[in-house]
Amino acid sequence: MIFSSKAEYGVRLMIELGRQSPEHPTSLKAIADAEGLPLAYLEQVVARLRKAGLVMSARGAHGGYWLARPAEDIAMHEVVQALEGAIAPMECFVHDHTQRVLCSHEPDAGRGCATKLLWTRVQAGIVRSLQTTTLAELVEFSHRTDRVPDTPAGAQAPVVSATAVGAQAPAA
Amino acid sequence: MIFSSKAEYGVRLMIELGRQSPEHPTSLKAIADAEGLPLAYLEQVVARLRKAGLVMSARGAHGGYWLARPAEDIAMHEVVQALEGAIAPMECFVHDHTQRVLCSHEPDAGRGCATKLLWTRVQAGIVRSLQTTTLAELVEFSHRTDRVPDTPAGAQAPVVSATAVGAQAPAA
DNA sequence: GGCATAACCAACCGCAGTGGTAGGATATGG
DNA sequence: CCATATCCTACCACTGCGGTTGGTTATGCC
Repeated sequence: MIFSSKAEYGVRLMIELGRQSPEHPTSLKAIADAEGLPLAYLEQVVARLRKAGLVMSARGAHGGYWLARPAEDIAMHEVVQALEGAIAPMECFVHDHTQRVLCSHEPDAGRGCATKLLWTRVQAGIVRSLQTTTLAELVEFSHRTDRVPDTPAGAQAPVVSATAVGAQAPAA
Repeated sequence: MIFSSKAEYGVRLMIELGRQSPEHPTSLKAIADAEGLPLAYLEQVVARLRKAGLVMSARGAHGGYWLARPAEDIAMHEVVQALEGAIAPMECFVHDHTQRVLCSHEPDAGRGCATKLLWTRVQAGIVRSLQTTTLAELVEFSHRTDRVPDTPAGAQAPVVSATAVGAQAPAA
């Protein structure tokens, strides 16, 4: 598995916050009940999102969390990176401060390892897919799926499903 | 980290086999010495490649391993899948026999989880990058890097590096 | 003020997988 | 017969993951 459940829970949490209006904060307990997730564990997850500046919080009674920015301006790359750390396909991939991706073994500049070429392509594929998906898309998708329980299979999901789910599941 | 060292070692092993002519088999010990990897662990790695039909073997003295097919016909997706198992971004992704990708939780067909949309895109990005890279490309890349130790930085790596390394490191 | 609510924080813990080792059995060429 | 080398099974230390426990602090409401 590529991502841990921290990413799964955190993304669901962000979607849940995106479904709420940012006027009144949403408590973690409400999200935990809605998604069936352990509250104490969600605290650790949301702490990462808060430290990354993706959500804001208010303490005390009627406190809770809300999105720091509109969902349209949040790329899922930021969310996943906050939850999982740097997206690196392999141990030897380290990021320096210039955002370049290096390979730590074979420190001599002569013979660079050829695997780097492969892992770099994989990483680029992941990052591209995460950067071109916004939180707003997922929120809209969740609205659509819980609004239409029976699937007309033709009139529904015109843009999102055609480029995403359809790419992997040709005949759903 | 997305892939374990099994993938790293296995890919290096495949590249090493691609550099040799398939006439005489290459022993694991020679590969272990060339790459600085533990021999006993390489045995477990190569066993997966053999069971996947990617390499063939001969026992006894002067035995060893060679590619079952020319490197041009081996997509890295097969190699990585043999080494790491099914490429799934998240625990809940299970493949049935029709190659479709499903989500195991929320078994009621009504409210499908919106995270599925994201993970499906990520998986598609990974699979695409792995399927469009052949072993022959990596072998050629390794030939180029150990032949040209000093990098002219402009005349070199015209096609491969432009689409792969250049996508992640804009100003290398 | 007091109490319920709810964010925040820091340990702790069982479990599974990773990375590797140990020791052998089997096959083959010289 | 022996060196080489594949093949196979079991074992093991360590790490990270998923989750729990038990608090402390801050805030709204009666």
